[in-house]
Amino acid sequence: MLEEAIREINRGTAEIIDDARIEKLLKAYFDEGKTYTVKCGFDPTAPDLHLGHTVLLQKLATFQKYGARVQFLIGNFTATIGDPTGKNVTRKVLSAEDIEKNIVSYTTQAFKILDESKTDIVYNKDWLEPLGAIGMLELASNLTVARMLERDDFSKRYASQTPIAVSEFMYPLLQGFDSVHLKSDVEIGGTDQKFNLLMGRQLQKAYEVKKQQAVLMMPILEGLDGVQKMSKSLGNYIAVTDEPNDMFGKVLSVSDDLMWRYFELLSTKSLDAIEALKKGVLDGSLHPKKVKEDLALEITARFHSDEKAKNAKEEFEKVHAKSQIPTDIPEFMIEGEVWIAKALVECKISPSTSQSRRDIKQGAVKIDQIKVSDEQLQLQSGEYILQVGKRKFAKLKVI
RNA sequence: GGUGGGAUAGUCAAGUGGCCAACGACGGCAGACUGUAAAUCUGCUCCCUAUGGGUUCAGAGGUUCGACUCCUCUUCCCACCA
Repeated sequence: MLEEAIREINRGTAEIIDDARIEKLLKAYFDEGKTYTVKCGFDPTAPDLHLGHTVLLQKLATFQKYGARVQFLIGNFTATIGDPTGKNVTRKVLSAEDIEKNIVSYTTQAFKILDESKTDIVYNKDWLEPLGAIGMLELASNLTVARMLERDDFSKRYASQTPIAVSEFMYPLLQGFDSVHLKSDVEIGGTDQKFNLLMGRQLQKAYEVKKQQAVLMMPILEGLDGVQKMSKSLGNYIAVTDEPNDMFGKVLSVSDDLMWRYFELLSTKSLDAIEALKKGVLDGSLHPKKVKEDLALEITARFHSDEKAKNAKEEFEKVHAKSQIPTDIPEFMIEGEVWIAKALVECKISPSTSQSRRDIKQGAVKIDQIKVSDEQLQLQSGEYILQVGKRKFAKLKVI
């Protein structure tokens, strides 16, 4: 049992610092039923979670399975500063109402994965705001610049002469102080958070929290393109709130290689089961598409329901395997006759009439399943199913 | 503060007076092939009912028949020096 727990905790991780501590915590749970805390911070800067975030959430859920209380930390204070990790673009400061709204949608989405009864939602504004300038300076005095620069990512950036803003030093300090305040036993985060996570350990020591937190880092999930990290701004994401059909389709569009990555990080199938699937695909006894379908089904079901996932699968087959028209397509209405190129723009399946014309020229546009060849075509009154490419559909009523 | 260099379409990056709506690469879209996978091949990729017109090359002016290319100022970046 302990062994299995350790294996599941380790699953997919990029790096663990102080795994002995984690083992001890697990052992104490199995032997004496002792619980412990696992912290994970979220910036409520965007209202929607995508599957990249759920990698962490699932790890938290795994911890919950093995005796952890999750400290679901909302960075409503740090959100007003913005984590400088990675890009150097200044983030826009969110209003308090926006943050409030984001928090609500965030947590409801998160509880699709987390066990609410084993989760404490905490807000770092509650202790960071009262900290004040003096407390801040005191906090900052715990670290020397030299030590700060010892850290891997800063030293690299310093060496390569990539600019480091002074404020960037503050963010990890604040995040680290969260761990001091919460006395977290474990903190988890993405690999890009390494520095910030380590700061928690360092500060806990400085503030004499008896035990330093263990740190568990998860890799950054690749987006649909399979190369860059999943993110909203890159548009390569699957949102938790995506419609079942979209969700199913998006998972299925992932490459075969990437599929295994998703299995490891997103599926709740056991590692052995995944290994068996891999073997099956390799020796040809299993079709990779079938395997991917199961993955898509599992993921879709998690955020919607078995029923809806099944429907999405059927819908998918209908549209793509049998190339029929999907059931639910957006409807539009236009008065008077319209030029086909314009109609596509009006129905939001083409960005411009120029693009429409190009698509028509290439034979990508269909009306009622029939290819359009005349780019001057005028649509008279009636009902049409317009289609651009394989996946863009619209129903148009011309009156 | 001083001195140089730079800002070009979604990104990178050519172009240094007309042949430039602007080479190329990546990305993206579409077609063929498929499993809406990958790989590959092909076409397209500012807008406009278009063998034409309009608006673009950080911003504002100027020189010129004509400027992304030359001049002036402004803004922002970067490098070296202090």
